[in-house]
Amino acid sequence: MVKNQHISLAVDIVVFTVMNGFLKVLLIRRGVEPFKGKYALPGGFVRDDESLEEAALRELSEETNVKNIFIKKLSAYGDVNRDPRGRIVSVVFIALIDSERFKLKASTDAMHAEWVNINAMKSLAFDHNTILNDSLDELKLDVQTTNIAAQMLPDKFTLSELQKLYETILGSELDKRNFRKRIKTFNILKPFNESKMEGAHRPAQLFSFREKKFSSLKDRVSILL
Amino acid sequence: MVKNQHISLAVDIVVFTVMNGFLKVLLIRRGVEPFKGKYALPGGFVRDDESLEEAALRELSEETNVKNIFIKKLSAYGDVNRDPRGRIVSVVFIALIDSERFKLKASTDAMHAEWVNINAMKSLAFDHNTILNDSLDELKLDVQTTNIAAQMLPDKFTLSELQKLYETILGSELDKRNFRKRIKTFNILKPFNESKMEGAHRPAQLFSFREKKFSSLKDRVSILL
DNA sequence: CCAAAAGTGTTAGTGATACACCCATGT
DNA sequence: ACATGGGTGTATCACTAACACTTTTGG
Repeated sequence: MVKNQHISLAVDIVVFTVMNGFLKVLLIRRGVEPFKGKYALPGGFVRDDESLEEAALRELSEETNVKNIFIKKLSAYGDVNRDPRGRIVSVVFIALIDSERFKLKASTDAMHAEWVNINAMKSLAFDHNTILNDSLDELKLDVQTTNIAAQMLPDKFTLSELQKLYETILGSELDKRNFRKRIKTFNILKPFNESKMEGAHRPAQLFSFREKKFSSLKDRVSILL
Repeated sequence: MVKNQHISLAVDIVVFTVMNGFLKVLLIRRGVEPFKGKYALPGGFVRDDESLEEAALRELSEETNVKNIFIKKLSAYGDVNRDPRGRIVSVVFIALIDSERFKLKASTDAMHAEWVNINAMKSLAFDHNTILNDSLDELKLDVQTTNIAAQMLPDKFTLSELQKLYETILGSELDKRNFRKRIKTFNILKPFNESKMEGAHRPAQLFSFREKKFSSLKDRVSILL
């Protein structure tokens, strides 16, 4: 079956989180050439006996000890010279995580995984800037058309926390009343009688997503028709 | 760079066209095992020195002699057992073509390329039913959010032809006056003074897309916000 | 009683939908 | 003159966008 092909297959994962009101991506600082010292997306080679999803989760776990998170396949990148070491085609996954749920161990591994602010993005190794830009577009689209935001929040959260998440990802401010109205019309949240008391102000009601599983908000996306 | 990997990389192409009011896909009838006799998407192995896009266009040209068409990368499919011959990961492209621009040579090649009606779809080889369904979803989304329809029409066309194309792809009827209004507001068409005379009725004005190049209709897709 | 975030409705404007008749041509 | 598809406008409805004050708590 191998037909004299000399192409290696890898996966790369773009892990997004929101921390302290900033959208961040998980990057690895490269310790070896090529691109030594530069930041790169976590990733690695796919094994013969694992699916692409399994490879993505395994690499993430190995390189950053981030586990059990939501991933979504994005696309494949295969320009001939995207990697100076040889012909490597990479399948890219987007991953989302609640930053509270997982704290990076400071410097457990030599890989130096770090959360990097999306607005302060440097030049990355390989074609990872392209991949990151594409992923960010996809994230912004998904957050508006699916319940993907559920993956970045704890089980229970307040409407203000949800709104803040949307604002951070989209990079724009939203009207509080209109936001709540629209969320209500989609009926994707389940209210609790509990409140979150925090700080010197009125406590906020807690909600959770009815479906934590990734799903579209509407059947029909209609811009033109 | 090869790290003992035994994964082969292929491309598959889902070519859509609209003929006689039906949405069709270009399929190959398999002449060899596995899945001998079944329909499959055109595709093949990527060469070491060509990009994924180049591989897709080359395979299409070799297997179906369809050339110079629009392709768009969709995703990658990599389940471990998707191909009984071994571990093969496939990058999938969607392609669109104006059926008038290209007539399949009846049986030039042994591959038997055929246009198959999307509504009469049989069970395909490999995981090609899954791929086809995903592609169809993507096509329906794209036709509503981008100018992708330009790829399936001749340079000049009438508004009725355009509307028919949308109706065929979306599988639903559209209101003539509302359709024209909306198309106008997007300002994506360039009118000509020429008319198309055909049949015993009033001639129709001809239009073309201002941008034939693939582009989004709106910056902001907002369903939720 | 002050500060701080939670919570809540109305109005105006814009875009979507529904709908029916006249026009230009070939036969 | 008739059959065929081309071309056009209006009224209603639904959704979006803009906007400000009261409530509940902790300090």
